Amino acid sequence: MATPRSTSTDIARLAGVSRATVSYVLNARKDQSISEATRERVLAAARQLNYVPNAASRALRGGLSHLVMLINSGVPWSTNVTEVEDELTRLVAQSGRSLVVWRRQGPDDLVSTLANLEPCVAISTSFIGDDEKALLATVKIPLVESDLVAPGSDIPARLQVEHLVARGHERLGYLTTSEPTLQRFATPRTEGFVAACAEFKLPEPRVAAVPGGLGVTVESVKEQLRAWQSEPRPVTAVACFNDFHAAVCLAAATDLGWWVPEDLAVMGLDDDIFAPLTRPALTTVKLDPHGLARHLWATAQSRLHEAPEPHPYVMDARIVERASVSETV
Amino acid sequence: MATPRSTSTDIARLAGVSRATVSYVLNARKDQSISEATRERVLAAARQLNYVPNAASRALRGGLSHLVMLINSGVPWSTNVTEVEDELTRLVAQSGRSLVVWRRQGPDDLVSTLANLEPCVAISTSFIGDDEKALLATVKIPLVESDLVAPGSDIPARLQVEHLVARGHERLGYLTTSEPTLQRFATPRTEGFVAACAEFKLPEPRVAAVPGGLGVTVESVKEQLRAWQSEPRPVTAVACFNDFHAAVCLAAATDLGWWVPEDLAVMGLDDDIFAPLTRPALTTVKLDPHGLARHLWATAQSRLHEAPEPHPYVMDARIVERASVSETV
DNA sequence: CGGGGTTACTTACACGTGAAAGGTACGTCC
DNA sequence: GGACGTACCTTTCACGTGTAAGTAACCCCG
Repeated sequence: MATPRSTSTDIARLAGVSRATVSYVLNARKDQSISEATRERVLAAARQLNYVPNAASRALRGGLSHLVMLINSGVPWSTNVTEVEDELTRLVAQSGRSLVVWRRQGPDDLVSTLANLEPCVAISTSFIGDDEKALLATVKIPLVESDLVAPGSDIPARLQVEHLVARGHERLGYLTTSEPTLQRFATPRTEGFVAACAEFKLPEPRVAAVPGGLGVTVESVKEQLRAWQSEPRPVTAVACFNDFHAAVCLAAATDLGWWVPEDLAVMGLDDDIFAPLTRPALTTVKLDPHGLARHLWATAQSRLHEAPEPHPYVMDARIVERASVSETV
Repeated sequence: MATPRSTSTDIARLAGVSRATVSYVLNARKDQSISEATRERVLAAARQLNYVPNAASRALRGGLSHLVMLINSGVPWSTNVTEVEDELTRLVAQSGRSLVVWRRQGPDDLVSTLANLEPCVAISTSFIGDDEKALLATVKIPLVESDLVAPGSDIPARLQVEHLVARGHERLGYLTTSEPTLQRFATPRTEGFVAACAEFKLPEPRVAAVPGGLGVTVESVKEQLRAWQSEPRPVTAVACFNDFHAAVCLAAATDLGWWVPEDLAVMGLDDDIFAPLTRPALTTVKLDPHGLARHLWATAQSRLHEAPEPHPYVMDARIVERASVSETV
């Protein structure tokens, strides 16, 4: 505990060479010629001393840290988010860097975190305010924003329509969130849903936004379902912003004494961890978090001038059929 | 983009003072006397240049970074984990440091991540191998391990027994996981469950371990339930390692055509996000992630010699009654 | 008037690393 | 035999910060 970490100076002393030689050996520089004998001696000394280079001085010297920051606010309950994190962690590690994820609490924390962390690039899958973007710009840290908002982010919602139409539904409801930080994902999905309905020549769908992420209550959704039911031509299927909303919807329908999918079909989005466990099991849309992660990292690398800018991300999505939408109406 | 970050030298030049003066002003050192006029000038210059101190050089100079690393492997689906993360993020931020969470993939990645990150302390809520502990020791980074394994980690399981007994159940089943990395939590809970049954003079409970985290299948649990049912004196209530297992159990019972809680009571643990949404809604045990986070941070601070070692953590847990266990049998 | 203390700074060094520039011994070529 | 290249290593600097030590001006008091 009292003895400090060993440094390259210690290695140099032990191997009987200069510190520069140590640096050349450990970084395997091929424009420097080092005799095999000293190379071995240096490596042996490094092993013996359990040498791990000091990150701070390396970052100071090189101008850039080897850290990639993933900004992740809210949405603690989606499997997709952790899958993106895991895949990104793997990809970033391959470049010798490390991915760390930071769970943002307030907007103020970002300043001090950036000062403490000093990542070479920041990636965000969630909402980032303009002032925060400005902050990142002043400290010269490139920001990669999730392209979920790009062309293609309406695809999952369109798939929901497509599937419900194929199952014979015409009168559709769409249950989304009014949470401000989720509008980035919610808005294009809602628009895609409405547009797809129009393209299929369906009557205009009913759209309802219930308050935020975890704040959705079964009661409020029950009320909404009842309202839709009491219309002259009631909706026969409800598609949801995500699986959590769908689970609430399922619970609400059950509490109303309706049978799913007979009285009402329910469709989710995300193929979250609990989707196969609801009864009836949730028919949903699976996205491709790994593909997204790859695209985010490719974009980040292009910002680091290590790679060309990748093609725009095209969302990959597919239906996962379970039991909450019947085979045919 | 081309212009580099502004440094304290820039501020010194702009304010017409030496760099040392800048440092004294910005760090508000009270053992140095600085005239109000220059103080203002320096602060104005810093503001004007959007100065943010360089983390690398600060860490290099001070010997310690301002980063706290939370090692988080597996268990992507528990709300408790993210709640611990969020509370820790808040607490750590109050000390001027930043918490970053690292999702460990393989055991090898730890070396390079430590080299890149160089946290002043590491906190782990999950399983850490001995070799990894050794590694942390060689780089002199203190490790704080979650005390869930300490006295008190059997409490949630004992609470499950207590509650089921109060509801008139005698013949109990316990459904746990065989996932190796979760045994740290699983073993004390199972032992607590069995011990509590003995203390209540119940017949010895049936214990089954199904394969790990997300690998639990409804089929395997169905089989287990059927086996328990076919015994001469079938179990009337099943307590589970966590809410996910409980959700699987609920689905299995439903698929078998049994009514919950009439035919079989099911009890979870964690009060996870989907617990209120299952039908019947899940009766479960809520832990205290915020309390755990506070304890972890207090321990970490004591390792940083800023605070005395806290008292051992006593798990806080309470029953959350919903509908998967009936009022009385 | 001069010694001692205070105020308000500046100069100089250290942290650990990467790497350019410099140096030395040895062989080679004309 | 001296110019030149090459293999191998060392000396030296720079990165941006915190801070101990030094300094110059000023004031107070006997």
